[in-house]
Amino acid sequence: MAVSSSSSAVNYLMALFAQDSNSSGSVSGSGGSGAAADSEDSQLGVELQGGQGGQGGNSRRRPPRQKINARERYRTFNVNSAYEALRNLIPTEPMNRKLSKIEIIRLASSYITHLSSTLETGTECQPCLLHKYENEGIARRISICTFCLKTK
DNA sequence: TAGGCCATCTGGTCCT
DNA sequence: AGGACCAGATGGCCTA
Repeated sequence: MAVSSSSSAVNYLMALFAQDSNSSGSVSGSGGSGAAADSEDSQLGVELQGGQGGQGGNSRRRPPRQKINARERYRTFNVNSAYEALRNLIPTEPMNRKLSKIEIIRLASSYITHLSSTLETGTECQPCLLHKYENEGIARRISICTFCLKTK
């Protein structure tokens, strides 16, 4: 399962490793912010390996933090790529409206339900509403489908 | 200014 | 052993 563009992902990873090897400071341009232990990053990776015997006599050698952090950043990058791909499948007004991650998940779920109702009822005119009437009767409270309300 | 959202770091756990 | 995944902590940015 390749992410949208594997070459850009590879470039991103390369950039991350390059940055990490140069300095362990803040990385990205956007929200990035070295968290609490940012300044200790490189030292933790190296010095703890020496075996200060952390809590409870933990003598396990730790891998260098920089490498682990870079992998985690790359993993987050992949997750965000998936969010972006999913977001591109959701129709909004305007089309390029900014959606938060939670909005992407909720709208995608709602859109799938809407498409499913469209298939089952065979109509694009408020299929979710029609679907509920057919299957559950009027007694149940009817929720409004965002995509049913969208005028064509 | 408070709250929402996000990126990043970190340690723990599970898997190969 | 090393990597993937996850959740918690932290701090920055943005908007109402």
